[in-house]
Amino acid sequence: MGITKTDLFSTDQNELAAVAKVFAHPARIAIIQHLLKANSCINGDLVQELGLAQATISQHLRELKNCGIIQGTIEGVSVSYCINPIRWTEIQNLFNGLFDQFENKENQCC
Amino acid sequence: MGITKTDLFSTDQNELAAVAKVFAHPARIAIIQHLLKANSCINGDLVQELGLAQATISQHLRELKNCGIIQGTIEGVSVSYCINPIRWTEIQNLFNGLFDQFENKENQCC
DNA sequence: TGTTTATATTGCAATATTACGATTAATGAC
DNA sequence: GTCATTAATCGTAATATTGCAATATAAACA
Repeated sequence: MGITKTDLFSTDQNELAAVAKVFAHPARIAIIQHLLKANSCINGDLVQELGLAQATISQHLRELKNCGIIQGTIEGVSVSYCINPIRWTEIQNLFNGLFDQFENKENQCC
Repeated sequence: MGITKTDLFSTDQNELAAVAKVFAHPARIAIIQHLLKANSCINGDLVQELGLAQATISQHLRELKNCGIIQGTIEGVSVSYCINPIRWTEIQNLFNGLFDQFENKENQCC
């Protein structure tokens, strides 16, 4: 079908999956990594850097923005994007909340 | 097009994106969380627990297994799945490697 | 051997994602 | 005002994902 049965799952499960989906494309990882290095950048920088079309970069930026990972401010004729620190920490905690649930209970399973 | 231009990106970027994709579905999050609680389970347990068809659960389990997050051992007529501790830590480090790159350089951007 | 039980695989329909050309909108320079 | 620059949006084609019924496979046991 191609449609996810979100109603079967908890809000937390859907939220974590939605955030993971944003990370689930190398272009978006590359954009994030570029922002981590450069602090901020504009669409045109990323077109140069990644080698994807302007429309495609714009689309990826929108998804990152929708999720709240990045924010953009209009600066003259261009838009300056950067990482949203509050949301970044929030997402980090979301993943760590999952990762930390695992304790190595040796040989309890396969 | 629907096809990701993986050749434009580094191995690390593609690897992280691929792992994130596995987390990018609530059913797979739910399976992981169930395994964190129960230590191990079989396909049939998850069909009961999640309310998805057996074939669908099997498909999600395969993706989790392909990524290495879980492993399955044949136990009589059924297959017992559990989390792969080594891969788990590896993936945790993969994400933390990204998250830790961010330091709050206040007011340097938007 | 045949039957039961549990899971994997196949095939398919519905929907989502990715990518980009073309167009639109909005700002700054003149 | 016009023109250039930058980014967002629209439309569309190609591919991927999700979900399940049907079928295949494989182990345990009578």
